[in-house]
Amino acid sequence: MSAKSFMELAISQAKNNQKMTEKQQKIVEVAIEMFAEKGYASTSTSEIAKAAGVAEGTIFKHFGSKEKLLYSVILPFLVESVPVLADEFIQDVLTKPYQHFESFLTAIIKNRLDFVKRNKEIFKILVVELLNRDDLREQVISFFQQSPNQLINNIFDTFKHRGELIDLPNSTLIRTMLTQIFGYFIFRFALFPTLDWDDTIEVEHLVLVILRGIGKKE
Amino acid sequence: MSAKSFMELAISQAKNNQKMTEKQQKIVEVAIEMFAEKGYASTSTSEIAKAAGVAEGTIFKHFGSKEKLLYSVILPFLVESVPVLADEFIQDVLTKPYQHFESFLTAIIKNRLDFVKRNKEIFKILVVELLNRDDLREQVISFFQQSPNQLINNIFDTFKHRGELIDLPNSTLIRTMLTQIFGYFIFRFALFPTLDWDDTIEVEHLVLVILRGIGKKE
Amino acid sequence: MSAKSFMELAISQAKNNQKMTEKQQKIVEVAIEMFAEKGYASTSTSEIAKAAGVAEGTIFKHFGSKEKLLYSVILPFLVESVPVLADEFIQDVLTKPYQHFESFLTAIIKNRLDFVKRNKEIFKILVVELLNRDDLREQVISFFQQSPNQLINNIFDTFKHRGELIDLPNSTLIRTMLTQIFGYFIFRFALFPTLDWDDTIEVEHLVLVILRGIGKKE
Amino acid sequence: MSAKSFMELAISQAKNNQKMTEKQQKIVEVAIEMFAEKGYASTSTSEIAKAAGVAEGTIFKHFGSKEKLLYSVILPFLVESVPVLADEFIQDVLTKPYQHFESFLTAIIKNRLDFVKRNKEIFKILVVELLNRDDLREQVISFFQQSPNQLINNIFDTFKHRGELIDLPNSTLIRTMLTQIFGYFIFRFALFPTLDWDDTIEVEHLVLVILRGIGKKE
DNA sequence: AATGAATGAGACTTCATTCAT
DNA sequence: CATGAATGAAGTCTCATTCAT
Repeated sequence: MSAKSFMELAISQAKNNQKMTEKQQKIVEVAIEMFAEKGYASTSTSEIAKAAGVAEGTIFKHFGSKEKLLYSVILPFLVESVPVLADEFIQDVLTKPYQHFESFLTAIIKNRLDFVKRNKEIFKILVVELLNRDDLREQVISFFQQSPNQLINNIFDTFKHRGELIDLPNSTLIRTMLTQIFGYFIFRFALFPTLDWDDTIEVEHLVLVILRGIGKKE
Repeated sequence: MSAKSFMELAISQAKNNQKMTEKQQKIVEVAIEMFAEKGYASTSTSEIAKAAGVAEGTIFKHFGSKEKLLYSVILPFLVESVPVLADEFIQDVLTKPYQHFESFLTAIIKNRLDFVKRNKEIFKILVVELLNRDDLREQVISFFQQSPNQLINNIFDTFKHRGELIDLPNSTLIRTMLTQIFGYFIFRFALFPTLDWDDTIEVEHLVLVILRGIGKKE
Repeated sequence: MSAKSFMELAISQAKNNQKMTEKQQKIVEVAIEMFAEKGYASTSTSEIAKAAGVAEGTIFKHFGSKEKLLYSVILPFLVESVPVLADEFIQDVLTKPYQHFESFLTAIIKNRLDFVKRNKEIFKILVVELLNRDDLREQVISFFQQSPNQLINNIFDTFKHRGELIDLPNSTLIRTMLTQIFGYFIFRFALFPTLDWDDTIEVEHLVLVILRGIGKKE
Repeated sequence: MSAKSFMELAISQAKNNQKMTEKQQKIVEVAIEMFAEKGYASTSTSEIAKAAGVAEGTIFKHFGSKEKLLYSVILPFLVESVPVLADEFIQDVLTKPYQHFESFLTAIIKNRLDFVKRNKEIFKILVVELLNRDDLREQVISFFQQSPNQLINNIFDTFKHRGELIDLPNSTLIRTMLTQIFGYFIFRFALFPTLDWDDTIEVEHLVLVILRGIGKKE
């Protein structure tokens, strides 16, 4: 498992995705719920089977192993967590000169906040597994470092030219941004999902904080 | 386990702490290492026994159960993670009028950064267990909300009087602070401990970010 | 299964034999290969299905059960392993007085060597199953003791009359012969098929050895 | 398993052998019985546990895996099946000029016949596993080719010098001998152990047969 | 205090087989 | 004729825990 790259797995998953039986979908659904609640390691396949109303063998017929079931849950989320950057909106930013970095940042954060909010459980599962699996962690790091390179670099270069970002390597800028955003997400969605949070305020905070960190005062 | 409050457990642990034999200490040491690396649920007591060079039974003689061993690891960390607020330094802040909130914040962050740095592994274990155990999460929340109430409230009130903090309930202020700090710690120490981080810069960033969020512009 | 006699099964198999579709033949082919390589018990029907390029259900549609598939492999071999004695050649021996037992023996051994050589895999499967299945073993014993009785008895009586065989019960003579021949076959084909063997020499040896054992010095 | 050489495994087994609990011995005992009766692959560890009167876990505590239990059964047999050649008897043959190859052969065959007779079950298990496991087969071949080289070569050279053996490479002579002996053993002990066999006659036959094959007529 | 043999529940997984399509 | 989703019993193995020594 650890040897294969993400995308290979994600692609082979994708193929199955289309053919997913009703039962298969139910299994994934239940797995997400239970993995999120008690953790992958503490959830047994027999529990999942029971809760999904299928025979235990069915899980293995379709997913091969418990671990592959985990990846069937995690990978689509991971893949979907990035490509959105290719959105029309982002293309806008690059072409319309009056768009400020702040708007861009706000949009990104709102968008990703919404995404994670809709996938709270998987996000939590991912965080725990990132903590426990060296190989997954490394693959995710290199995945995020490589995949959107071209596009993201363009965007950051653009804003640097416009004098809205301080002059540090893009990689540094990005890491600072991600630290803030994901640190916040983890705290909010994974650790303390039951506390009340006011999205408007939270987004505003995050934006300010990041702007202050890597933005240039005009 | 979930029924007992933290402090009861912590106290009963403390008693044992003093009597810890060499083997006991080795067990705790090894447990920290392995829990941090693969997670509590995926670490077996037999592995721990082997790595610690003791018989399987020895672990249970001393700690009673695997779960109690976990708490023997977590609780001292949790307890130690707060009381430092009673430091002489903090007393200083309250009495010396020229101390700014910024210095206070910087000091706190440096101090806690140092503490977590020295206890990376336990911190990681705690985070995972917080994610997986509802009861632990709730107890920690109420533990942090109650325990230092008196002292912390005084501090925040003081700075509010001095006009350095915006006029929001202390609980809100504290949560904003903690979100930033812990979100950052988790990202840095638990998720991506192998990346390079520059402490001076990071602390500065954190301070700015928080000041901007809850500080008052003079 | 164990209750039915060989011949009943063999006959019912024979019927199917003629109707065998392409897929059925592929299944049998693959089954022979895999049973021979890893043993019947360690080969799963799903492996066979995959290797044969058919659906799992197809195997059961045609053969009913895994065990019946095994017998579909073994029985034709067993049946074919004897009747050859009804050959024209053997008829010759009985009628032509100048034929010596040595020629007869050489012919038989060459013939069976050739047969087993062409069916190495099935022979190996049969040996293993004889080792593991009491009922099969007993049925084979009685099958070989009964089936060609008439014919074989005639042959041995003939050679006894000609003074070429020592005066022991036919059953003893036959067993001595079979022990040598099959003992050799098992060693050569089942156990160490990768070693090099020189057929001419090996046959000569076997003949000498058996002649010495049950032949009469003129 | 397949990577490690025999002797390494045999030695590590030997260590355990000395410390064998009563329960461990019972497990091995029962395993031999059941493996011999139904085959390794068709015997479940739960059956063994039940028949041995132990918990299933106990088997794995002591033997690690079902396969290692198999090797705990097979290896001592394999090792013991050779070294006997270092016997006083054999030393005798080499030093006493009046000892004929025939006596030597008779002694060897009697000795090994006795050995296999006393270990019928394990012999049968070994034969089946040799048939099903490529790696075991290869290791056994090289084990028998290497281990007693020195001694055996001396013996055969001695008899060649005395003019009692035909002038072929020792390896050829040995293989011819082994084929006869083991071919016979397999037929007798593994395949048809219920038939009646007269040891005196059988040994005599085997000796004659082999003498005829590789002995020199004076 | 420490051991390690023993346990049995339960984990993940495989298997032969069935059946609706 | 052929498929492949679904099954649930059974298989191997792991685990936390106990207890006699």
